[in-house]
Amino acid sequence: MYFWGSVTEVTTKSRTFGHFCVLATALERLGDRWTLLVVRDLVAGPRRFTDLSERLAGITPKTLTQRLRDLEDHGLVEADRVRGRRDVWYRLTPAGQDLQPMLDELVYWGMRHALRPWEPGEPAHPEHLLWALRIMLEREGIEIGPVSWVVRFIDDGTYVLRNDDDGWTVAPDGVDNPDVVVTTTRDAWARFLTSRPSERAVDERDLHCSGSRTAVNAFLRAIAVFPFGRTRARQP
Amino acid sequence: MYFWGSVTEVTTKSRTFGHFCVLATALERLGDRWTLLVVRDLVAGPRRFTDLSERLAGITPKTLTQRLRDLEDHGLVEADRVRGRRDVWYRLTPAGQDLQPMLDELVYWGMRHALRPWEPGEPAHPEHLLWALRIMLEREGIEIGPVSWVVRFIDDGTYVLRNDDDGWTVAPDGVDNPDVVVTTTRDAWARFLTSRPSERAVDERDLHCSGSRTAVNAFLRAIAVFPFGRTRARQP
DNA sequence: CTGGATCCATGATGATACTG
DNA sequence: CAGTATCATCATGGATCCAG
Repeated sequence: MYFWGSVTEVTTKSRTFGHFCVLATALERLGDRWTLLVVRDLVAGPRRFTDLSERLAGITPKTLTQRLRDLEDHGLVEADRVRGRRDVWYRLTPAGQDLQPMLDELVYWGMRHALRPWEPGEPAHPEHLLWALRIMLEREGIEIGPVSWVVRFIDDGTYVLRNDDDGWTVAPDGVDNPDVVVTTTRDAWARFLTSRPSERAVDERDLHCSGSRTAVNAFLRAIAVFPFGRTRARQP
Repeated sequence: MYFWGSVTEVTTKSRTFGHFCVLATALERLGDRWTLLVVRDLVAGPRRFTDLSERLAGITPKTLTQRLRDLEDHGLVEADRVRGRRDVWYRLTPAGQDLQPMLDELVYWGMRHALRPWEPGEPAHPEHLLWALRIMLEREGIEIGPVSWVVRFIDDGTYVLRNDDDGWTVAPDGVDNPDVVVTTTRDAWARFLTSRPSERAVDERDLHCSGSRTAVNAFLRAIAVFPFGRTRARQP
């Protein structure tokens, strides 16, 4: 007798496609609702259960637990449980990190074919928007020499978007003498990025850019790669 | 019966994540069960409903209809309906075709982290296996000059795997003077590819390779990139 | 407070049969 | 060939509760 999964055997019983096809098998492990979004939020680094809960707005704790257990069972996620410490840190294994190229492709596809306008009140996490922005800068071949832009969120952390020999990268905080500093809120940043590039002002409600005029203009020209969000027409 | 919406309105109501994140939006359109497998089977070219039913073994007609309608609504699939002709041909739009790089990455990930042994009786469609093989040849940088290998399935069609200036490609049939011709069945081909490379014989049950000894050896060396399928251990 | 577990409701999917 | 119709089941969401 062989028990796979925890005591709650029912919850770990995932449905299979029954095809001998590696794509089908991959989707059996990744295709459940929320699963790839959990990976998305672990790509940037280890997170606690509540960190994930906040980024995965709308997920129920039950479902988050299930997804983390499934990912652990399949060797994509490891949990760091330290005796005597309350919090559990979840992190991707190397197999989990290997999903990043696929997720990058999916983000790139989405930016071209699944972008929609931001709706006020809709959770817009800086990490998610900066990921998309980085992909577009990378894929559209924007090369403007060594540059670093800091985006400081009043209601969240600080991130730096940098272009250097490694291409475009997003990291938390920590850079000296950035070329541009944007101070804003999550919502204002979302509104800013999803407005028409020609209408993006460097000083609007809850958003301010500082830096030399040249640097700020270079910033605005570059982020024009973030396309104006249109809704796809649906056929009735 | 029609009230203020068509009957299909219910089926197109997809659940959303409610995040302003392009990855979440992309998954709202692609993340339903079977959806990406439908795309998989349309990437190689237009297919009829029953063609898809056969490749998507286990899908119910109702679900296949739903998925095709959803994909049509989102502009990834177009249906070719000709008056007076019974059959409907489904094909990817450009937006649908743009999914191929992402699917290639997912196949590559799966070959490294989600491969499992073939189980006798499990449907193994040539197109799916040849896709995976092509990806591995490509990603592992196998370069052996202009070469073409034909794989002829007694219980299916004939495919040619070719390496030339465009890299590795898979196409149906149609090549003169192939370097190797493999004649086999779906099941034998699956068994062959998932056995240890060192144990692959050029003349086993339901599988025969013809061609010069040199060419056949080059073939065998190259397809060693298809790794022996192991099962991932699961933590009890 | 974090990190879950439990109960119930419901919508999505599956099985099977049937039809224009 | 290309789907519908009907019924059953399972995964997920919402709300609530609980232990360290």
